Parts: sequence; C-alpha cells; structure tokens
Amino acid sequence: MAKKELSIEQKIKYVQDTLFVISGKWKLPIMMAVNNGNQRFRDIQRAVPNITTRVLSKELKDLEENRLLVRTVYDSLPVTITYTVTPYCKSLKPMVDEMIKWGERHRAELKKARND
Amino acid sequence: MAKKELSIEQKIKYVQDTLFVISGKWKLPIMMAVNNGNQRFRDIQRAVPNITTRVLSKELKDLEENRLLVRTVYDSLPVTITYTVTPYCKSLKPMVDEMIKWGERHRAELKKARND
DNA sequence: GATGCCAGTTACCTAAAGGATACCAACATG
DNA sequence: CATGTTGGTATCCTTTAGGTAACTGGCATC
Repeated sequence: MAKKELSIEQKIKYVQDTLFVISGKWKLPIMMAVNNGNQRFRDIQRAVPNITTRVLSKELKDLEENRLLVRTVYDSLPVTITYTVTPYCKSLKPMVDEMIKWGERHRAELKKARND
Repeated sequence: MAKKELSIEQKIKYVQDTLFVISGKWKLPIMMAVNNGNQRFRDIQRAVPNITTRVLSKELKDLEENRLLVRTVYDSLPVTITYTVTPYCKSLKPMVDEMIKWGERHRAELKKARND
C-alpha cells in the first residue's frame, strides 16, 4: 500500500495536536526523568531542575489523565508511590531525540550569532 | 570518534531550549506554511487556520528575530513583501516530521480511548 | 520529643499568550 | 467611484502557565 501524502492543512493540524499535548516547559522533562528511572515524586523533582512541587504535582496529574504516565500506590509502610511511563509515552522517543539533537545544534547557532 | 552520550540533565536542558523556540500554538504551523510556499502575509494567514492578523504579525517578527524566517521587501508597485524560511529553519524538518507522525497516531489513540 | 523526609495541597500573584474587533493607507479592479 | 486586496497597527480583554510561599499528616530517625 502506498504511503499517503498528507496535505499541508493536515500536517499543521497534527503538529498542533502534538504541541497541545507536549507544550509547556515541563511535560517532556518530567517524562524524560521518569523514563530515566526517577519514579518517585521527590526523585523526579530532583531530576528536573527548578521545578516546584506545585507545578510538578499539577503536571503529573495532567500526564496521568493523558495516559502518558501511570501512578501506582504500594501499600507498604509507609506507602510508596511511583510514576512510570506508558508504552504510549515511549512512542514519543523519536521526536524527543530529534528535539535533543536540535537543541544541541541550537546552542552552537546561538554562539555563532553572538560572534557575528 | 565515538558519539558522546549525553546525561539526562543535558538532554532535559536541550529539550527545554528547543521547546523555548518552538512552543506556542503558531510558530511551527507558520514555518510549515511558509516552507510550503505560502510566502505572503495573507497567504500565510489563509494557510494557517484561525490565526488572527495580530498574532500572525507578532509571530512573524519573533521568527524573524530568531533567524528562522527572512522578510523581504520588493519595491515593485505596489510593494510586495515575502517571508521565506532559512536553512536553519529547515533543520527543524526531522523533528517536525516526527511531530506529524506522532500527532497522527495520537488521533487514533484518542479514538481508542473514547471507545474503552 | 525534636527534626527530617515523603507526597503532596492551598492560597495568592504576575507575566505572557492569545483572541476580538476595529482600523489604516496604498493600490487595483469592476 | 465603490468595493476589495495587501500588509499590517492599535485597543482592549480573558485565559493560562507558571512562580512563591506556607502548610499538612504520616512515618522514621536521632
């Protein structure tokens, strides 16, 4: 089956859908931290520089609602709570990798611009 | 030379840098429209559904300042103004392509979620 | 029994993003 | 000579994102 070619309007719509889910300063960094093995609230907070508890709490709820993270309560004593990424969240990896690459090149570009 | 492995902190920083440049509802859609050949103000406005002149104007200035677009004035009669993408802007393509792909799959995921 | 860690919540505030609407001069088109 | 197009500005307004700071209850540790 031939790969369908999307119209520019469709492409824009899909990009806006994606932006809607990931945009903001914190969602991707949080998912990256959790994916990296930082699964507990304070761990995540330490892994994501400068995020406040209030914002982290709100973002975690948001990500859970959007099925990107799962919150699990273990009834150990004291109770332990972990956040883990879903497979759906992992599907963002190729995009995130491109964002990392671009961010890296962007730093270099900024340096160049300052020296112009 | 071996490909360097970035730490999670570095990766987060680069992603945040990228987010800083592209986030918001309109920047990527505008660049996509311009790249698609919609180079004049009203063309871009028509190509990007629901954007207002005020916002488009502001975003174009922003993108120009960030060296992602170039504004050219032709002194024809009447004067014609075009916006074109820079090579730097084109370097976003792999990332944008991933965002399109993800947005497409996301729609399907949402449908699935509603039927659960 | 004071202090500290965990997982948050609450109230308050500011800045930025974005939308609605009206308007403009210069030209072109019927 | 009325109407439309082009490339925007100017005002005003609402919503959202995000930051600051204080606080809580349960448990553990010194």
